[in-house]
Amino acid sequence: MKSYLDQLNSAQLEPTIQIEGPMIVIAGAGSGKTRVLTFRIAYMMSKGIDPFNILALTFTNKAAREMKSRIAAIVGDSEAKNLWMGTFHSVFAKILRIEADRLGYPSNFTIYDTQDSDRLIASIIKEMNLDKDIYKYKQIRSRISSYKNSLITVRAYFQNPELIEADTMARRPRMGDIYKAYVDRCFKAGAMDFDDLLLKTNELLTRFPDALAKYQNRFKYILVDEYQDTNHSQYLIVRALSDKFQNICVVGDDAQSIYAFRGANINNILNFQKDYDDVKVFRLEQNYRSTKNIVNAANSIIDKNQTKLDKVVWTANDEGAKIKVNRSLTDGDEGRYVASTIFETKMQEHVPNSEFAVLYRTNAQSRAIEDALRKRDIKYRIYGGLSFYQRKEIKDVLSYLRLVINPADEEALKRVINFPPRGIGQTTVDKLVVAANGLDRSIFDVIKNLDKVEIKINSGTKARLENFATLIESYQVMNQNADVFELAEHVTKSSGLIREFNKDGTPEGAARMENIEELLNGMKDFVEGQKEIADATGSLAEFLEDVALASDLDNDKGDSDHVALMTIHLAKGLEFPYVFIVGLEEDLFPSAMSMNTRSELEEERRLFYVALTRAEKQAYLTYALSRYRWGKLIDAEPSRFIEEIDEQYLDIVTPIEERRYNPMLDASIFGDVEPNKVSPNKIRYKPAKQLQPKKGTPRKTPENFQATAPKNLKPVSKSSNGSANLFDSKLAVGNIVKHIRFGKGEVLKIEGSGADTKAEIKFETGGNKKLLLRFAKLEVIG
DNA sequence: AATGTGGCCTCCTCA
DNA sequence: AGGCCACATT
Repeated sequence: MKSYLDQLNSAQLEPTIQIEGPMIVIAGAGSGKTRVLTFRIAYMMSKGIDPFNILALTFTNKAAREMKSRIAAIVGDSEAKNLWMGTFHSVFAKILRIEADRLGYPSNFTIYDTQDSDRLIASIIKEMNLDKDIYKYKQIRSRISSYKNSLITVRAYFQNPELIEADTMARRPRMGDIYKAYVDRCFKAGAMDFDDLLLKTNELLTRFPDALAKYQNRFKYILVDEYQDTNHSQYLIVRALSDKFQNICVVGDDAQSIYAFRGANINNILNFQKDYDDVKVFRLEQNYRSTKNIVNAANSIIDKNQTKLDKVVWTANDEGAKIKVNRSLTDGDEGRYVASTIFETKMQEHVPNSEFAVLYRTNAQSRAIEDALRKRDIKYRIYGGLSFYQRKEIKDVLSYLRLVINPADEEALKRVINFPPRGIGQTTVDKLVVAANGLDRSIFDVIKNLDKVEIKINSGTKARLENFATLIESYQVMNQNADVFELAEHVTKSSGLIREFNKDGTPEGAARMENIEELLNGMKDFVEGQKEIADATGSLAEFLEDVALASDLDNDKGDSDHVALMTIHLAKGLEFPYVFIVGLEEDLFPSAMSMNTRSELEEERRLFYVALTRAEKQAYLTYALSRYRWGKLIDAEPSRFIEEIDEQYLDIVTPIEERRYNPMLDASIFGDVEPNKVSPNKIRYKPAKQLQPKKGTPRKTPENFQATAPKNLKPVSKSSNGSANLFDSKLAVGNIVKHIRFGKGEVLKIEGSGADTKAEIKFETGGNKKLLLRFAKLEVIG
């Protein structure tokens, strides 16, 4: 029985066997906090605490699942099943369904995702005839989200002159009205957004003392993981629930607080000791994950932050290899560097793909990495980004199913009422929305009562609307007997979705069909899996809730060997032997939007700290000198974070990529110019997109390619000063230009026109070089 | 009301 | 570069 506790060091053991009272565990990266949490719960149960009385809030559902199975391995399956374990959102969604009627909600309420919220806000702005350039729906949504996370309800908003003043100053005086309309429409649709799940829980606990007492008594012991990332709303829930018994254990690392953008408040962890009496403080400072080099390098970064708790992470592990820093010319080269390094490491070390992760700041960066990995035939998986459940075709199927559970769901209805097209156009939908708003009813209600409603719709449309309602109702009937898979399969066929996606035979349509198939397979798994869980019903409602609250990570079955590609945010809590952190450039990482204040920059730095501490054996930092952003190649500078690392931990790699001759990017050279001493014969050429090989000639040198003019090529202007208009940028004699490889140069002469324009440019590094401008990435800098 | 096309905006991070 | 929306056409 005691054996599992022997696996802990003394610093880990102390918090593990401390059960009563408020306590905080400040756990450095890789210090074994998951182990402490799981063992602590197992220990509590071995001491006779009923698992029904334990609530453990984790950051992802995957983490909850893993912890649960580890606990089950110690205490047995049947006991572990009774634990309440999950994310804030999923745990409180369950409670809200039980208590929904107190708040005036149906227990089958829909959960709106960000996309649903965006669409609703956009349509409200349109209905209110507001300027969409001032009232940008994404900004509005994030305002509303931060109100909700600070527990500022619509009523509180209108009672707060400062908020109204702030929004008025931001040229958005109608902000409050939009907020009200949004909340009303969600309520009427029987829908809660992500923030509502927390806000409404707070409402439940404050408005209904008996509900508060019920859950306080139920959750006598509360554990919160990743406490540094809780927002105010979550903080209040934890406080309220733990108020009676004060058995609250929070675990976190202030150095890994990276969710300020969604309201996370680092002060929650910094001030924990002030919130409760006699708080016991534990520190886990020994890192078991990474080499000395990585741990020390990470420490040297986080040292630059002012706001932090006192803590020194150290490790007894080996010195390890230095962190490799690589410079590339472009994001494409960066990808190729990553791919070839993975390839070579696999060859030399005989390690599987799953030991590698590529981490980036923004999802858009995955493209270049993906392309390079695919060319090398290295299996990879992208986590996050446009997640599976957000894809159009998947959301279409799910929208039909959402209507089955909750026909009032406005966003689901608007999505599929005319998709596939069934003759119900925008005008009709607009009329329905107006009528529904006027009557304070749902749109579905209005459709069901067209005769009793004042609405101008012709008889043909009327019939089509009624058919749609009947279709949904037929699904509702079927749902009473069929399982999720059977129903969904029927829906995709009878709604015409499958026909719609199959009809044009395009690759996109085929890809959508594949996704739908994958969704159906997932449903089959769900139905099978649910049979084994005692209190699960396998119902459609349950499936939809899982889907709404599942992160991309949660869906990883870990059954294939692939390189992981994800944002750093998503990588929190994970570890990999080999980690690439790519795109270490100013304005990208740190993000251009997060450099205005010290606290924003410190959060970026924490993010970098999180990224680096994911690595066990080897970390790679890469940056590119120029990168495609918004379709344009722009210059980049190395991130300040690279300089912030103590040099003794770094190994600056010679950038061989830079010498590679790449016709995709370079100008074609003619005449006797030698590109950077590299003999073209030794270089493999690939035809660029816009280059067609001449008939009958081998693909060898740039001269052998005949160009077809790019589609977007603008005609050369015939101005007297000899300026040329190419690739949207004006080039004139006398200009100082910058070339990606040859550096700065002065334009001496321009001749020819259109696709045949040639320019003579004198570069600083060499003599005169004649360039065929069509393929040159030139930037005018003076 | 469906279909086709050009312009515009965006790509910060997540449950 | 790609997705979405507004506008034009049938």
